[in-house]
Amino acid sequence: MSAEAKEAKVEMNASQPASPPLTERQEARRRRILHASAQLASRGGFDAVQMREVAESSQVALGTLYRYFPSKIHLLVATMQDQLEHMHGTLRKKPPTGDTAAQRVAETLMRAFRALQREPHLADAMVRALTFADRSVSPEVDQVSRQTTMIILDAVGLENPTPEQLSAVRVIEHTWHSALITWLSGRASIAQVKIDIETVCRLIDLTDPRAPE
Amino acid sequence: MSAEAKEAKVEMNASQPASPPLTERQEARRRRILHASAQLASRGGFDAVQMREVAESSQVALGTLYRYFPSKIHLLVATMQDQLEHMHGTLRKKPPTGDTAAQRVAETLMRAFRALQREPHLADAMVRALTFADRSVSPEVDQVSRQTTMIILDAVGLENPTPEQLSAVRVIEHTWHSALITWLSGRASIAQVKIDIETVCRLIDLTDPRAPE
DNA sequence: CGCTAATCTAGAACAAGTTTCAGACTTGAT
DNA sequence: ATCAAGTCTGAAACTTGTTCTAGATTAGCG
Repeated sequence: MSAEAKEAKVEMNASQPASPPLTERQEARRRRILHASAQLASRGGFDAVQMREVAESSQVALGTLYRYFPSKIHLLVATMQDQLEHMHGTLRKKPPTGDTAAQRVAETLMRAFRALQREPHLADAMVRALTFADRSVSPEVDQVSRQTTMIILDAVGLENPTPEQLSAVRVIEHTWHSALITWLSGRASIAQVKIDIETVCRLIDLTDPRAPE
Repeated sequence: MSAEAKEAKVEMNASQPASPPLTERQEARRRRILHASAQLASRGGFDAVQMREVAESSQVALGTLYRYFPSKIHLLVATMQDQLEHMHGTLRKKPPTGDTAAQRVAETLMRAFRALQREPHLADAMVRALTFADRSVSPEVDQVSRQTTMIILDAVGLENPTPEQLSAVRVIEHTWHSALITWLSGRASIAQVKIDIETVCRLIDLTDPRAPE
């Protein structure tokens, strides 16, 4: 037998709760799977992400795919986590420049929206999975939600948001998700989404003592 | 170019677009199907609405079920239309009593929310179908959206809403749907939903000249 | 009434998500 | 190096949404 790698464990993922640490090969498998998922999703959206195809594309047995992601929804939500992380990094590099919190949040969300427009099929797959997820995916969906909240709070630019402000952020998130859905299903135009985002963002100013109406 | 267009028998049903009129038996079948759908949904939510079971419960062949409703999503969205109509009627009877538009809208939505809490599984099935619907269901989903808009506008109490007000209503609707989803998937409490609704409803007052803060 | 087209029925067949299983391979510890 | 436990593979099976088919029923019409 060749000196087949003794796989050292790689442990350092701050975001996921302590799941059994993965070996390098496992980390690589996981990554291949997520990559295949995103690729298939980019082609044809939710329906194009077929578990057998994902397994084949990522060179993994179907059973293994299901060991890593217990359902198609789990897989797509994980894909979204992955993409979101990437986007958060991108957004951080160029903070929004608006004068009011509302402007900055709207600017940030519109930037994210434009990114999604470049891969509408991928957006479709991820967002549909997110809103279709049932209780069994709650932890993962919650993680996505927290990540989104952080992106918005970054744009607001506050260290210690008040409960009122957090409510406003929650509502902005609701609007963001739902507006995306109406756009993805062809019931609202890009312009309409923009208006909705700008409208809801006014809420954040209502709670900002520094920039009263 | 004869001026006599062939508009002999325009079906004047305001809600449904001109579909071929149904015979009594067909109307009865359609009703049985919707009833079975709602009943199964009430038991076990989205997953419990299985097309074979719906067909059997409503004494109709599977193929016929699919002739009436071309997919499970269509069926559930139609079920929602049905329930919404009922709810709109109920709400009309006792108009909300709040002083501001925001209070009235929040009151109305909370009343609807309490109705949904009585049949959480049914709510699950309908809302999941609604947000999962793809383009092929757009007309039906749009109809649900219009109906919801009318309910909210009723609560606002305006004849001729401004575009700004319509935007606020759209955002309220977004929040309503998304908040329902987070509640249904166990990620938000009833109290949290209430707060979110009340928060977003403040938007409607921003646009109401009569009741400035 | 009798005809034709549309509709309905029972049931098989197909598609994709999910589960299961036996056997091969890895890993971690001794 | 060796063994037990855990993991991965390939393939088949199962579930439920959806489609298809052949024959029976019904509706509308002359």
